[in-house]
Amino acid sequence: MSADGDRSADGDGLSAEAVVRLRLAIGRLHRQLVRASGDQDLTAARLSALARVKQHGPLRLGELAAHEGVAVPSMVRTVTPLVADGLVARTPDPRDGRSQLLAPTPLGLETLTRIRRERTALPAGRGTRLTPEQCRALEAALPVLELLLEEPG
Amino acid sequence: MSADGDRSADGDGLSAEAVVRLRLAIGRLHRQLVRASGDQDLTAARLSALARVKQHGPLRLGELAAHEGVAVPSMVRTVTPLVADGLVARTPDPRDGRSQLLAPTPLGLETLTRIRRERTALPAGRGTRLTPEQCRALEAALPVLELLLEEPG
DNA sequence: TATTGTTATACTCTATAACTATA
DNA sequence: TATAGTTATAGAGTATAACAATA
Repeated sequence: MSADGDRSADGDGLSAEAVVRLRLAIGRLHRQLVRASGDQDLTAARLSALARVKQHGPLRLGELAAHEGVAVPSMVRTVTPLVADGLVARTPDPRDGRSQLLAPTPLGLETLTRIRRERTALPAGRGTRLTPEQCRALEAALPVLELLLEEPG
Repeated sequence: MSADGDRSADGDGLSAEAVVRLRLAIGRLHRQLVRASGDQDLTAARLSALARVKQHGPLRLGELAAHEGVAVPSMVRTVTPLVADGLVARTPDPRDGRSQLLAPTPLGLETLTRIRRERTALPAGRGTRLTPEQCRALEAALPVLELLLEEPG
């Protein structure tokens, strides 16, 4: 009944309270992030796909969709403008005529570098300066958040 | 040029590397979260609004929109089904005929309680069990994430 | 005239279902 | 027949612009 009393109610080790707060925070941060970026061409979904393409080298559309956790038709929609904008190259898969391999173009790599240089501000556009301790807390949590992202398979 | 060498490049105290990773992680976690919930009626945006209405007592539509950081017409779309489903009550504002006050109904409060009881799993549906240390890292970062959410004003 | 909320319209992101081309 | 990808269509969520009602 107390907010902290259900620590091991489920198997996850986090209190139900913390899970709910984390869920709400992620949704709201995402909203801020999408709105603040304001980038018409390189939207959040496209940037995520582009970063994934860079990370995992040449890969097929279905593989990319699996990595990103979206349906294949959704990824078609995401990738098409990236190709049109010259950030991702589609080359025929020599081993399977049905597939094409996706890889970042030089412009795509440049773009990622530029974004990494420009978007050094925190997702929220607040003027808040975090204390060193708060920065450490975020940095410590980052690998855990990324762990939650790994594909279930 | 090392990944950790630009710690104080901007004013935020987080490395550019960490900011980029945090941005990507939030976007991807949000996607997982929305997809995993699968709740047709109480979507993520509606749940967020409902929780906010509970938290801030009776409030007007424009206030709620400001809290959630969305445009007023967007909030109209979000609130309408909540009212239709009986989770939020709209009562005329006695002091301003243009406004109505939003408050959670008993059913809305029950629903929040039920969700808090049910959704104790982490956003990602993975079977992963976090170590106690990882749980502590998440819990320590949670207030920092929430700090980033506070309205800029 | 300014403000609150609504409706009209459009765009992104996502999904499922139906289709084409290749294996 | 099965698989990789595409296109068609639909729905959630968001925005801006135009409108109505009230202050």
